[in-house]
Amino acid sequence: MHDEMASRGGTSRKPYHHGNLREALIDGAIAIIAEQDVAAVSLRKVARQIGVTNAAPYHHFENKTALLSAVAAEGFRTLVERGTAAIAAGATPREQMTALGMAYLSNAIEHPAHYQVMFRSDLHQAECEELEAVSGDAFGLLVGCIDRLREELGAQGDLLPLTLAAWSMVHGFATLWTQGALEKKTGIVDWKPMADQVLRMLETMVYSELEAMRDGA
Amino acid sequence: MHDEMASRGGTSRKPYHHGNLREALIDGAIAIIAEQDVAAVSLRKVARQIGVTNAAPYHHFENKTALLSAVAAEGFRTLVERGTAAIAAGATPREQMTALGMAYLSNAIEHPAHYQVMFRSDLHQAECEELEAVSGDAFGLLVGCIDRLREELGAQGDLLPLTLAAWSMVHGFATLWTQGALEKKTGIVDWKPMADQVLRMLETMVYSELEAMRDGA
DNA sequence: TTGATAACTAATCGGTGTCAAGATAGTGAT
DNA sequence: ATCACTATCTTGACACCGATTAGTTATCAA
Repeated sequence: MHDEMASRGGTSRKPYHHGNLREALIDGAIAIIAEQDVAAVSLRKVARQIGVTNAAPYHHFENKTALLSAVAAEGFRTLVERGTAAIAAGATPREQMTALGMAYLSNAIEHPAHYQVMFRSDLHQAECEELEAVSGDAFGLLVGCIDRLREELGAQGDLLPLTLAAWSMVHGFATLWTQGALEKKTGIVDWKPMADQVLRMLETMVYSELEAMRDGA
Repeated sequence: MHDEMASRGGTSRKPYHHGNLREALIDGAIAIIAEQDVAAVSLRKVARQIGVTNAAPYHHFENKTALLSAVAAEGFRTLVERGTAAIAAGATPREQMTALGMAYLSNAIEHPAHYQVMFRSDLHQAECEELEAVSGDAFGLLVGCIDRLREELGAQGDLLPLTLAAWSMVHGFATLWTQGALEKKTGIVDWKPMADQVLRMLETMVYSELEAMRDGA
């Protein structure tokens, strides 16, 4: 972009312009979220760590919710990446759906605080187009999976209720786990075996529902 | 407890002691949550509305998370009430489970902000026994429902994965809806028909899983 | 070189959670 | 009835936060 050591020849001084503050703010916020919590994120703290003053972030984000919306969007972007890769690696529609579910759960549970930012709408800016677009892409992955299954089974009808049921199940498991509710209630420390079971039940649910949509009304 | 107009004979003056500040704080917080949001709750505001000063709440709650834990516990208490009533009204184990699910969703969607407080562990005090007890009671309702179904079908084995899958599905739907994600993604404004469909699929999932636990493996 | 504009600083406002020290009211023993 | 004791509430403060305003500095285009 531009030479960061342009001013005050010779010795290295902080340049007046950061050069890439917007992305630095997003990365800084993500770092704090990963190490601590969303609650630990303040615009002042992020700015301080980067080395700019309180008001600097406001030249790149309208307010705190705008920054967190960008953080959430970034989370959805990696979710879409991982989900797309998982689907690409699956041979059959069935394998693809289960792989997508596992990618969803892995992503959520490996980055629990970031995952919460993605779904805490009170942290988001109203009508953030970037966020809506990329979260829509993520939803599209699931819609695609279920539609391929429908095609495979020759079913027809409205897939929306089934899609929402599937999303609810996976999202609910991720939410309960990242909040510590499941661990506290069951004493289980390893989420993966339980997730395998849940995804297996999801499979049977989707199949029996689609089969019912093939045969009768 | 004691006469609230004891001091300064005749005209009504504010008594130095509130008399029931603890419950007033909880009610005040719940009121703000119902009308606005958890984010709108501050100890100072609640105290102000009641007519006491900033520091007064600290004689009844260790900190803000302690107050919100009490609010969350109150939410679980009414959930247990409604859930118990729903189960009592159901004739068969099947009806009971669906009624419990609908009670869960109704309670969540009618009081979305309060519902979030119940499950936002970052708002809770660590190791709040009251909260853990009453949320455990709520979980017990679901465990009981599924165990009655197991008995009806003569199945045997570990019910935990199935229980978690059921909870995940209902909780996920409630979470997605109260965050506005479903409404935004689908354009649906009335949650009830969709909830009926989801609960119907939950039924079939639970039944097919329990039947598998009766026959083989 | 010169504006114009984007990026940043300095200073400030109202609000928050939390704490320490002091004032007041109720309670129980004598 | 008096006295000490304790729970309750107030006053005043600290550090932090989101956000705004006005001013400063760098960059870039003409």
